[in-house]
Amino acid sequence: MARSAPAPSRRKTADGKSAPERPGGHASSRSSGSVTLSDVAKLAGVSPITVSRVLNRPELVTQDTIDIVREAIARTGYVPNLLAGGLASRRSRLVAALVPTIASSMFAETVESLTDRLAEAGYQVLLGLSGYPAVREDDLLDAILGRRPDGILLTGIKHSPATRQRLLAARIPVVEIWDYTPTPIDTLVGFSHDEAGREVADYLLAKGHRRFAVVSADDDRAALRQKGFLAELAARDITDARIFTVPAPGTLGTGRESAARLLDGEAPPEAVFCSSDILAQGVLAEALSRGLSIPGDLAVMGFGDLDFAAHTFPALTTVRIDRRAVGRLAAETMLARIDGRPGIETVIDIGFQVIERASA
Amino acid sequence: MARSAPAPSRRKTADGKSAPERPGGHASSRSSGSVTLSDVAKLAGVSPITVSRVLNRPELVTQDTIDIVREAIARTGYVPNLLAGGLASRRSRLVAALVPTIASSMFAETVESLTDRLAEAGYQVLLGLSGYPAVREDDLLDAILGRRPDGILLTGIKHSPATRQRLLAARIPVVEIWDYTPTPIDTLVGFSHDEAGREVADYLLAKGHRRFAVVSADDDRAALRQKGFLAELAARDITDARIFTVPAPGTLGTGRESAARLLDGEAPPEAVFCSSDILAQGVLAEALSRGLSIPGDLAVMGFGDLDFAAHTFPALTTVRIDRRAVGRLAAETMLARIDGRPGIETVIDIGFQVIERASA
DNA sequence: CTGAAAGCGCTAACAC
DNA sequence: GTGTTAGCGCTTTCAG
Repeated sequence: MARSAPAPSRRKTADGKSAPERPGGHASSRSSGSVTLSDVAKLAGVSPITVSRVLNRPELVTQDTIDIVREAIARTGYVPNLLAGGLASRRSRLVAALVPTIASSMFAETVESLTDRLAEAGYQVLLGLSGYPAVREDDLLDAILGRRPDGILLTGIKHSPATRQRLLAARIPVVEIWDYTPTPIDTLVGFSHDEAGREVADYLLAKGHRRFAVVSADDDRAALRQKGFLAELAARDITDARIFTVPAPGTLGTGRESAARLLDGEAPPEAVFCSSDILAQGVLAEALSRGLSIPGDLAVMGFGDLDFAAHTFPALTTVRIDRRAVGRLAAETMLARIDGRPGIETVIDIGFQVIERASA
Repeated sequence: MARSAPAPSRRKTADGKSAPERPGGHASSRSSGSVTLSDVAKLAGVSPITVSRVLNRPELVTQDTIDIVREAIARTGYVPNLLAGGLASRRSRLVAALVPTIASSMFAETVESLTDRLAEAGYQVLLGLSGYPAVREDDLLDAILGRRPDGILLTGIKHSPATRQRLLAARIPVVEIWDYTPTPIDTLVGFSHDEAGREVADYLLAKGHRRFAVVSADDDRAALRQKGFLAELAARDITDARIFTVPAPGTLGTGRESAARLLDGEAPPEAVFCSSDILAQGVLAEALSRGLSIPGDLAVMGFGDLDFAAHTFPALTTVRIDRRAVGRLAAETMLARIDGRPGIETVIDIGFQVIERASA
């Protein structure tokens, strides 16, 4: 299938270019390594604490002192040791974020907007990738909690008892995202997947469809959407929807394969609900390759990635979620909670929209 | 264009569900908060250092002691404070990674595989998003260096003098990725964009094309590919390639717009070289909507996102880069350097491949 | 407005 | 094998 043209995969090995030698060797005044607060203080002729104040609470220091200290900082190239600062102050200025993956743009954009907003407020994000079966969540959590983050963001609302317990013990703000429950561990920014599934069903039913299929990735939230979808169909006495479950995260390939089996089967569906836009994309690719017209011959419903769908397959209808808004709101909520405030609202339902475009 | 169906965007405000109260209140023996090494030591009836050894160097401790200490750790729910550990040992077990964005899967997959590999080795990744104009790189770097990472990964080889200087002063391993130079700051895992551009030109020329266009995002590496591409064309006396530059990161929308202008212009090109697969996708969307056959009427060359292209537009030819391999090799190189080893090779050129699929 | 003393929680050395 | 003694570099009191 794929032929590879002139592949210049040569492996250039450089000469043993000297690596920056690790210890000593430099004309630095200190024994071990980097410049410390005391070094700066000495150079500025003040006490260490004054330097600390210039950095963290300049309003407590005279402008003159500030200038002198800033000068000394610049001359020495001092970079405050946040490990030491965090240890002493019990505030790490670190927020941990646990997501299944960033390889799909689903969470990547949320993480990115979260990171941006938190950076503005002087926080950094420690990223934890739990993987889709989320088996690593417990181990990961320990590694992360060890950094003493000031807050932690989790994807979803299903966590092991161990996770819950450790979270509570850590006594830090927790923001759960991408799902909905009236009783989060602490705070939540998300929406109801069950309801999203129901609305998709309503929408497709209103279009007059009666033969359905679901192509769904094997993850908790996708399962919820599927559940809502099927429940709503059942309420209309439709119980023969075909269901394809593929490993999470869904890919173009698995979406396409599912579609192939679907379309080869007897009584192919009029409408397919996919648990992600990537899967929907795969279904569309297969449908188009068979010359089917969309949505005339087959209605395809995606979930989540609007921009993408909008340009490549205008006929794709999708459920819109503002992924960056999730990150932004999660950041605001987190900052509020770190600040000791109740956290905007305890539960923020960001909602979703069924977006339909002019058919192709 | 986009109509929104029943949008249940209601904002559920929960009651002021009690947040985990911050200080005190618990029956814990300690004054401030979490369990410390000493707490565990007391409970186990050993000295603190023994607990430390059980955790970090169990081979120095008797099995009996290990069991007792492990038991105490479990009972107390002790989570080692890595801030304190890092401060004392001067090893943070943190590796920083600076990338422009993770919203495009370009770097997301690289970051993900890097994170996975480093996690196995007991390191965590501190993610820094520099943004595309990379204006934030300097500020970000200070925030990151303050965490005293054991190593740092940078995207690209173009860095400000300030960045270079701070990096050298930090005296930690540096791995530059996604570009090529025989003289990296310390170590490099990437490939030559200039050469990639040249090969694309060769490939398209070999196909018999003579009228070219470039749709390129406004970033350093894309510019290098463009440069290589144009240089190779010039060597064959083709100097009339049309050039469209769009803001980085490229999107489907900007790709599509560029294509529209391209195809509306006089003497539309036979072949377009896009600086990313997303842009190529946009170009293809526009071309298809005009009923053009691909690659018959228009050859489209993408860059980087193979899986994606493979399924949605079989006719798209692309330059393949194994993004996960970049992350994996960067991780290995990083670990080697942290370990004091020379770092596999100083320069690893992972190469690239021009991948052609059966035309649609 | 600035400083001195004490300690955050852990580990590097050196004893025993 | 295990313990003791000192810090790591910063910030928190509390004085002045």
